[in-house]
Parts: sequence; structure tokens; C-alpha cells
Amino acid sequence: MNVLPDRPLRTRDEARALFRNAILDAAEEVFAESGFHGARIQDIAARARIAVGTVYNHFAQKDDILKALLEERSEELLAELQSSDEPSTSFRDRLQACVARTLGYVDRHRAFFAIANEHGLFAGSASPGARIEARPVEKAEKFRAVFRALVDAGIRSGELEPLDADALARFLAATMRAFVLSSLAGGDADAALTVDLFLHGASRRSPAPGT
Amino acid sequence: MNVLPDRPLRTRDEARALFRNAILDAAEEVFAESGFHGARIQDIAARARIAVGTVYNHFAQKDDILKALLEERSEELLAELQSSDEPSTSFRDRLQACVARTLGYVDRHRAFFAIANEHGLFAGSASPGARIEARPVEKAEKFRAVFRALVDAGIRSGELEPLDADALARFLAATMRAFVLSSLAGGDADAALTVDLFLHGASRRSPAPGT
Amino acid sequence: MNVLPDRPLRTRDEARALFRNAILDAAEEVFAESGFHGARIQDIAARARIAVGTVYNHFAQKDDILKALLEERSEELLAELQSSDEPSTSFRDRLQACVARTLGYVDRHRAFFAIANEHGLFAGSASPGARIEARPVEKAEKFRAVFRALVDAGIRSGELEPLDADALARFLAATMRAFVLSSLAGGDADAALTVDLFLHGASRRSPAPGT
Amino acid sequence: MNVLPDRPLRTRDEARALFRNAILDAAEEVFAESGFHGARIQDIAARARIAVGTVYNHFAQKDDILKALLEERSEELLAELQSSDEPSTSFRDRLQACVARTLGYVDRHRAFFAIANEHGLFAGSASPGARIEARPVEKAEKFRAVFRALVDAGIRSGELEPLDADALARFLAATMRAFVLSSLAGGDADAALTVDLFLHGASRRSPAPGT
DNA sequence: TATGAATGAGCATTCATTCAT
DNA sequence: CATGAATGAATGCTCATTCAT
Repeated sequence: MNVLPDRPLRTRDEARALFRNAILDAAEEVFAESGFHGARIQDIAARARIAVGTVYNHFAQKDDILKALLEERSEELLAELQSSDEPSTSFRDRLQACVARTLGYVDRHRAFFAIANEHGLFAGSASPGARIEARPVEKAEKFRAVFRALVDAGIRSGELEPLDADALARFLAATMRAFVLSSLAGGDADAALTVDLFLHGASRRSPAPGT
Repeated sequence: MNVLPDRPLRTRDEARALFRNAILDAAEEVFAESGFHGARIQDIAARARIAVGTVYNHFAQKDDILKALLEERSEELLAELQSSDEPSTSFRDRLQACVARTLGYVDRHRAFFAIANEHGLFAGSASPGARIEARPVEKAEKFRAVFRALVDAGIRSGELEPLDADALARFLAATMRAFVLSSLAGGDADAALTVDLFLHGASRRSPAPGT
Repeated sequence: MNVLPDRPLRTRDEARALFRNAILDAAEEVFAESGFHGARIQDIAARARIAVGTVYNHFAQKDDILKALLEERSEELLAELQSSDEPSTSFRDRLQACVARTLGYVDRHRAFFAIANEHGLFAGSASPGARIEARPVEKAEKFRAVFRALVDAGIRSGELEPLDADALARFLAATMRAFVLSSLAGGDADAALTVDLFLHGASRRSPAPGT
Repeated sequence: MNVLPDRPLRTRDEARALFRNAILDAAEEVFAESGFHGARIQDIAARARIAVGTVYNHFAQKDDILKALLEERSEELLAELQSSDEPSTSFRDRLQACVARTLGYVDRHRAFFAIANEHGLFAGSASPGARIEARPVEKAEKFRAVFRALVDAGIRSGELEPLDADALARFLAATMRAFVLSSLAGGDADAALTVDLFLHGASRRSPAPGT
């Protein structure tokens, strides 16, 4: 076992956290590669360079690994989104910052997003079988809340059409998801384009002269 | 077993097709309820009121049931979308017809969509583990092609902004997906609103008077 | 697999019963050799010359095998004891017949008795851990009832001292158990001696002349 | 950990003995509650308020805890039985003292007896799987010896019927076991009745007048 | 020596697949 | 071809035991 290479361990809790993290990191990769059901605890343990039993010293069940993964990684992203939101700036700028930050996080945690999407974190999956109990849904709620808040602000400031805020929030989530997936699939993902499409749609703005 | 109650069977093939369909229908429900991995062949057989062995007389492996399901159901939808597309009408009308037809199909095949979403048919999942081999991806390609064709037509006719057609197609797929999911979740899904957001985005169009 | 060698199987139920019995027989041996916890399903399956999965086609859990074993074998013994009881004969004869029958059954089902004793069937174990749920206890109750009935008859007929019938029944069970165990351990077990000790105890009856 | 609260520890050995005893006491309870196989080292350690590793500083294997428990507790009882045996008194009195002492010990060590019975200390279990190696049997031998000695004395003094001494010893053990179990189960256990049944059996002594 | 986390062999149970009827 | 019981590889989880601190 060599989760903790060089520096001597300070505290017991520090060591625990290292193991826990090694497991989560390994699980992130294995889940992303094989899906939740296809992932074997043994694979996760092997990838983390620890024994199977050790996994169970940190998580009571396989489910709990997934839950912790979704919970903690998305909490990170949420924190990043919220901490960096500048309510004073224009709505468009806030939106673009949000998109850019998300795309950045995606780039650093491709595996997590692959999993998160499969489990409807970003925009609800419709299949109950894909969800592991209710917890992930709570997380999804938080994301929805972030989008909803953004959209509300936009409506209040008059920058967004005063439509059904929930529908707009869903539309925003979907638009972002589309470009996040494109980015995951190896494509380019342009925050400016994303925001532009969300704001102005795909229709021609400046009609060709002489039309 | 009683898949085929009243009318006497004409041909051998007719009987085979009835079994095959009963299996696919059962699988659609069971997959939607429990996810692909959670679904047991036995459950599918039971739902179809046939024996386990019979399932294997029609499909070599569990995977093949899913593949056939995605293949055939989406072929249906594709056919419906293409057959009803009136190239002569305005782009907006074609688009709205497409959205309306899709929402209608969703309503008749909720279970199929739940599955299709999980397997990235409509807008690619990023997790390889969630996909069952490569076939579904081919189907997804066909959907992309439909959207792509629509978008191309829109660009050519000058009704859409001449942006990256792939990006626009993805944007269209995502927008539709958002409202399809909302519809699946029991919400209202308005074809007109969908099209509107796709075309003009969420930003305020007619500034409040006196702004 | 060869649970059912020669004669062709008549009915489906007949085949089921053969498997079920093969499993119970195998389990009887394995449990007796290794104890319940030491016995592995695989061992039972191997001894029955069937696959592990087949065991689970007949019993939902390991526990259920033990329960069925105790239940069915003791029901057999109970039936034998009751069916052969001649209420018209003298108490002593009835008692002796009961003991003799039991010793005979023991001889034919040594393994079962080893298990039954471990699980308190015959005279309650005091350790809750050794018992598998409550069912065996119900069986034990039935045995107690048989002894109790015998003892009651003895008291009524005036052949037994009118003491606490429960205590007498316990005493009878214990006496029989002692000789059953002795018989299991390979010793001689004499029905007449058993009955004699139960009836007259160990003290000297006819004092040596000149004492 | 606080096995040794107040008084300062004299010697190293004294400390060792305290730990050892704490473990045995804890094991006695846990074994009695869950059976040997159901008991986890961790449970025993927790009950003793020490760490798992500490258990292994005192006992090399789980088995050894059980062995020591049976060994030492039964040695205590044996010592008590032997030390208090007055060879000069009448056989019946010696017997009754023996029974009374045993019942007293049972009352103070219910858990031990639950275990001892399960492991055939008092009157051999027939299941090899229930036994943990050969040691407990040696202990059982000692008990048998005590009963055997008592019975021999009885025969020699002419107070017992000169039957097979082993059979009589087994009969005595069984009789005592029956009342010990009754006592464990919460019933009354009467030393006088026990002795009486052993000596004179259950049959009517003073025929109803006029018979 | 006490500690308690790491270890991994071991086992019950599941379920896709086969095949005799 | 339908049937459904048999099959056995695969996997989650447990827990006695070890060992670095």
C-alpha cells in the first residue's frame, strides 16, 4: 500500500482522509470507465492500491462511495460557483463567469462529470433505476437552485424575458449541459457561444442586408 | 403464456413477431423501472408472460434486447419525424412540427425515453459504461443527422444565424431534451416555448417601455 | 448431476422432491460434520452432486435448509412416536416402546440427532446464538408435548408419582437424551435400562441381604 | 480503556491478569448472547473496553478464548465441588450438596453454562462441528470423573444399584443437566427434587392405599 | 504493551445463460 | 419452438488476524 508516499503523517485523521480520498479518486475513474454497476469494489481497491477490506473501513457499502463522490465533488463545484459570483456585475457577465467556471471544473474532473450526468445530477435522468436512492437528487436540487437564482436575478434586472423561471432555469441547465458534454467528448466548448445561444437563441439577428 | 389471444395465427413469422414484440414491450417497462443492470431477464419474461428460455429464443443476449429496443423504437420516431417533415413550409413551422411530434411520441413512449436518455440516444452520455457497445451510438448519429439537417436548412434559408452547424444542432437537441425531460417528469412541455427559446433565447426582446 | 439415476422421472414435482431431498440429505451430513456455521453451501451442493445455484432454487437461504431439516426430520420422528403409541397398554410398555422407537430412529439418523441436539430440539439449549430463529423452538415444544402427554397419562394411571408434570417431562427428556447421546457416541443404549432408571432411579432397590 | 480503575497496579503480571480476565468476562457474555461463531472479536474487545489488538496480546486465536473460558470456569466449579465434598457423610447428602453447589454456581455464571452446554461440557454434544478441538473434551472428562467417583462411592456403599457405573454417571449428569437448564431458563430448580428423581425415579413409591 | 486501521481469504447469494424435456 | 430448472462464474461484504505506530 502506498497511498501516502513521502511526508510523515501528522495526525490519524490526516491519514484517514488520505485513504478516503484515494478511494474516491479511484472510484471516480472506475465508475467513469465501467459505470456504477460494472465497477467492482476490487477494481476500486486495486486502483487505490489498497485492500478490499480497507474500502469497507471507509464506506459501509458500494452505494456510499457513489453518494460521497457525487456529494463531495458537486459541493466543490457549487462552492466554486457561489463564491465567485459577483452580484454587482451585469447579468451577462455573471452568466458567462458561471459557464466558464463550470467548463473549467469539467476539464479538471472529466470523470466526475461523466458519472454525474449518468446519475442526473445536472439535468435529471428520468430512469429511477439509474439513481442510487434519493441523495443525488438533493444535490441536483442545489444545482437547480443555483440556476434558478441566476435566472431570477436576470428577470428582475430586466435582462431576461419574464417567462416561467423554472422553464428558463431548465433551459439554462440544458444549454450548459450540451456544451459540457461537447467538451467532455473532446470538442471545443466556448463559454461565450453558450451564453450567446442562451440569451439570443439561434435565429438570425441581423437580417442579411436587402432582405 | 398468452401473448396472442384471439385471432388465429396466420404464419410462423407472424407468431415470432408477436413474441418478439411482447418481449420488447416488457423490456421497455422493466428497463425503465430498474435500469438496464437492475433488470433481470426473469422479470422481463414474467412481464411478457413467457418463460425465460423463450426470451433466449429471440435474443441471444440481454444486451441485444436493449439494442433492439433502442434501434427499433428510435427508428419509429425517426420515421415519424422524417415522413411528416414538410420542406416547403417555413423553418419555424418545420421546427415546431418536429418538436410537437417528438413530444407526442414521448407521451406515448415514456418508458422508452427514460431508457434512451440513460443511454445517450438523444444527447450523448459521456460514460462509456452506460453504453452497451457501439450500436446505440449509431442511432444517436441518426438523430444528430436529423437535427443537423434541420439546422442546415435553417441556416441556408437565412432563418438561423450562420454559426457552427454542429454546435447549433447540439443546442437544438439540448433544448428539446430539456423539455422532453420536463414532460417526462410530469411537467408541461410546450412546443411553442421550446421553439421560441431555441430561436430567440431567454433575453428580453421588447425592452420595457421607457427603458 | 446424478441425483436421480435410473427410473425415468414421472412428474415435475417428483423431480423437485428428489432434488430437495438430495439437498436435505447432503445438508444433514455436512451440518453434522462441520456444524451449521462451518458448513458451506458449496459443500452441501458438492455432496448432493449438484450446482450451488440449484440449492438456491430450492431454499432461499442457508437458514432455510436447517429449518427444513429440523422441521421435516423431527416431524417424521414425532409421527412415528405418535402413530405407534398404544394407549391401551401399560404405561411402562408405552414408555419403553417410545424409548425403543426413538433409539431406533437415532440409529438411522445419527447425523440428524447430532444437529438436533446442537439446536436444542430435544432439550433446549440455553444459548440464543445456537438457535436459528424461533421455528426450531416450536418443534421442541411438540416434543415436550409428547413427553408431557406420556407423563400425564402415567400420573393419571397412578403409575407415576404425582409430582410437577413439567418437571417429570423434563426428567424423562433428559434421561432419554442421555442414552440417545450415549448411543450416538457409539455406546450401547438400552431401552429397558433407560426406562428403569427413569422409573426407579439409581438407588438400591433390594438391599443386599445382610446389609 | 479502563479495566483497572483505582488501586495502583502492583506487578506487571497483575496487570496482565486483569486484562486477561476482562477479556474472558466479556467473551463469556458475548458468546452466550451470540454463540461462538456469531461472536466477533471486535464485540468482545468492545465489551471489555479494550482494543482488538489487545485481545490478541493475550490469546493467539479466537478459539483459545473459548478454550480458556471453558477450562478456567469449569476448573473453578470442579474445585468447588471437590473441595466441599465430605466423603464422611451419607451418599445422599454428598449428592445433594453437589447438586446444590452446582445450581448455585449456575446462578452466578448463567452465561458460562449457556456456553458450556452448547459445547457439550456437561453432557457431550454429538456434533464435532460444535466442538472446538479436543481440549473441552478433556474438561468434560473431568466432570464425568467427578460424577463417576460419586457414583462409584454410592455403589460401594450399597446405596446405589450396582449397575454399569458409566451409565449411572451419565444418568446423573443428564438429570442434573435437565434441572440446570430449567434453572437457566428461569424456572425453579430444586436440588432435593433432582436428587430424589435420580435416586428413586418417577414411579409411584407409596401405592395408593387400597391398591 | 495497547492501539485500531489494513489486510485478504472466505462465503452467501445472484443471475445470465444453457439444455433436457 | 416453449419451457423452467440447472448451472457456476462473478461479486459484495465480513471478520479473524497482522502490524506499524
